[in-house]
This record gives sequence, C-alpha cells and structure tokens, in this order.
Amino acid sequence: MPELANVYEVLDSRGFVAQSTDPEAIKEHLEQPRTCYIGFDPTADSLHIGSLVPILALVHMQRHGHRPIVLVGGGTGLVGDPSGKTEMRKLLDIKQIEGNVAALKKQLSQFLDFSAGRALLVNNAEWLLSLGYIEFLRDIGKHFSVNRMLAAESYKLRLETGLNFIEFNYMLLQAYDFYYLAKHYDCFVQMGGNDQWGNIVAGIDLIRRKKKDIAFGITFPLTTTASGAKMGKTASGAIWLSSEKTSPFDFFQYWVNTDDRDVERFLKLYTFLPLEEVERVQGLEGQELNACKTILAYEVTALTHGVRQARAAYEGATGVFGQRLLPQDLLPSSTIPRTIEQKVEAVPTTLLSRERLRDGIPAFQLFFEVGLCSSRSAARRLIQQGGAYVNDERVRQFDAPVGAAHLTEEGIMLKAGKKKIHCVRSA
RNA sequence: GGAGAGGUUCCCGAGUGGCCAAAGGGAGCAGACUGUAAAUCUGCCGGCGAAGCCUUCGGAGGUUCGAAUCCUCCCCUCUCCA
Repeated sequence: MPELANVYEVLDSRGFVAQSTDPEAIKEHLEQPRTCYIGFDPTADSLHIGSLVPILALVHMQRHGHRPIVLVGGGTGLVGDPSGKTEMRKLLDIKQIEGNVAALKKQLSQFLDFSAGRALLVNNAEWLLSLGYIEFLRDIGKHFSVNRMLAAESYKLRLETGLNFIEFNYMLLQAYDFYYLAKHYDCFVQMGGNDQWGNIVAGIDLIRRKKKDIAFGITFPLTTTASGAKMGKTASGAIWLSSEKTSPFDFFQYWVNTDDRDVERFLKLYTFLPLEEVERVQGLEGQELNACKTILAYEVTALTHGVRQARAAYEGATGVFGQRLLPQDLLPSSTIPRTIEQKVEAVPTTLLSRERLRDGIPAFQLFFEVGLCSSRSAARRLIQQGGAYVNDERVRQFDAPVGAAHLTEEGIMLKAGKKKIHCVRSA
C-alpha cells in the first residue's frame, strides 16, 4: 500500500494542515519511515467524530510506512487542558480515566493496525504519575518562560476568565510528553488540533533545549461545518464512534445530511478516495451532489464500523428515503454498491411486547419511549406541530393509540420530522 | 489577608418583592419551501395523561400572604490591593 507522494504533501493537499513548522524540513524528515504521535484525552469512553481527523491523519501516516503512536492522556487527563476553552474542565478521577483508556484503545484498533509494533498505544500516566515535583521543576520547569506562556494564544481566552495553576501546567506536561516520546521512541513529529499549537511548539522547544534535536509539529484545522457549527453536534448530542452510543444508521445519516458546501472538503478529510476523483465533485449540484453525500456517508461508516455495517446502514437509508442514483463514474474508487436492495433492517428498532401492542400505546408515550423525543412533553409538542408520523402518516392527535393495527411486515415506522426514524416490532 | 464585583433555565445575557417558567440573542426542534442541502418565513423550545399542578435562578436557612429579587451563614469565580 505504499504511495509515492510524501505524506506531508498528501495531508496538506487533503486539507489536514492548518499550521506546521518548517514544511520543507518536515517533508525531508518524512522521507524516511518515522514515528509520529497524537494525544487523545480520555474524557469519555468513546471518541466522537471530532476525533476523526486526527485518527485519519495517523492512518495516513501508517499507510505511508510511518509508525503512529497514539498517546492517551491518562496522566494529563487528570489535569485538564485549558487550551481554547472558556471554562475549566471537570477533573476526572483515576478510575474513570482507566476505563476510558481501555475503551479508546479498542476503538482505535478499528482504524490502526497495532500488530507487530506497526502502531503503538502509550499512556502518559506511565511516566507522568511518578514524576517528582521538585525534580520536574528543576529539569523541565526551568526551560519555560512564563512570559511567553502568558502570551500564548491558547491561554488567551482563559486569561480573561481565569486560569488556575493546575491548568497552566498542562503545557509543560504535554511538552514533557513529546520530549519523553522523542527520547524513548524516537518520535519527532507531533500532530494535533489547531488549539494544540502552543503545546506542540512548547514540546519542540523543550526537545531542542534538552536534547539538541529538531522536532516537528503539524496542526489540523478545527473542523466545523459550513454553517459554523462544531462537527458532530446534533439534537441528540454528539455523534459518537461507538455503535452503542450512535447507531451506524444514525452515523450514516449524519454524513448524508452534510451541507453542500462541505462535501468536497469532507471527502478529502474523511475518506481515502483519490484526490483526482474527489476534485471532480466540484461544481456538482442537487441530485448529483446528494449522490456524493451518500458515498461520503458510506465510506466514513465503512471506516468506522466496517463494510457490513456501512452496507446495512445504506440499505436502511435506501429503504426509508428511497434509492439514489449513483453513476458508475462518480468517485469510482468507492466500493459502495451502486445498486442495492432496499431493506430496513438497519433502522434503529425497539421491540415491544405483544400485549402492549395489542392494547395500543398513546403516540406521545411511544415516541418518548423509543427515544425519538426527550420527554413526553417534547413528544406532545412534536405531534401538535405535525412533525410525527406513523408509517408515513401524520399523527393528528397527541394520544392517538399506536399498536397492532399499524404493524406491517417491516414493523411500525415512527418518524420524528422528516429524518429521524425508528422502528417498532413485536417481541 | 483587605476592598469591590459576580454566580439566572443548553450557552450568552436581562430581570432587584407579586404581571416570572423568568426579556433578548444564539444553539436546537417542528412546519412551509426544497434536493434527506443551504437560505428564508412561521411556530415551539423545564417537567407532568396539561384544567391545573410540580421543580428551577450557586448551597443552606430566615423574613413575607408572596422571593430569582430582602436578610443571615456557607461555597465558588473575577478585579484591585497586600
């Protein structure tokens, strides 16, 4: 799977690079197989699609023969990164973090090949927790200028609202991580979100001072949608990579609903389809562009949940929303089946007992129960505003009974609005 | 440690005794329009089988017929001084 181009060029051309230290030097460095790392904070037991860009950057690295290191911040997670945030993050306790670290490792294995040392996962708790304070101050602290730190962009926001000492230290810890990885793993490239720039540069400085070595940094643009919203925020919360938190079907649907203006950019960032093909998407509109969204959704879902799940989600979407025409020559490298059966199996489903279905359940109760609405009140509102459908028929009355009479071969299809869908079947 | 300012519903931010489930904006949701897009317009936007009731304005008490608003103590944040 080696490709000819230099990874840096690949990353750059696909829109991964927001800032970087000397591009020429990085390119040269990456001519040889190297080690690079990105840190992930174990703040939850699953990553969400905001982490997809860093993950895929590592995948690019691996595909080009480099060795990615995933650093989970079991140690730094205890401190909390203030970069770019307005408020202090809740401090997590060690137990939670350990659980999260394990979950993240599993999730990342979906994307990266950790076999035979082709990629590594390290936890900075390993070296941070045992640090002695005085020793750390003398060794590391002396290299940091408070004046410079205060000037850092990443602290700017927090300087206005308040920053406490533990958070102020975060930069030193992350810099130390980088130094540690350079020393023990020969890792001289760190990547991260653009809000990490200050922390990355701090590490580079530390490496130069302590090791007399040159290290490199690349940051990714903070991905937002064209309408300015953060990636992956929806009514029901974040879009998670874990299929338990966000079903592959909903995950797929999230991408299908991509803003027109984001399609090309996202194809570059979130899929591995060749650039030349992606660029041909430019200028497409309407139906044709929608076809691209389907492919985008399929590709990202396949990467995250595997081809089978992607196919099922795609079939489900087709079953619910209808078939889209996918021309053979549109993004031809995509392995998406161009024609497909319409099945609804992938639609999130709730099983209800025969008795309950026989008796019928008031619509608002049902919509709440299957999770389409966050409360019974919300369900009433939805129905009263004409946004609730049972088998594509608008529900007129908030407590209209839904039950066995509505059962079809495919179950009962509940829709909240035009896009959120849930299936009910008899247990 | 001293002096001031402040903590309001998802976020920002009004409200200083009843008309407050709390202005306004943002986010979000729904409808119309569409292409499962955007923009726009309209409605909704604490909970409850909804008349009415219940829970919310940092926390705990208190005053009052009645408190987000007044008093006491506590916790937290910011600014200036030491």
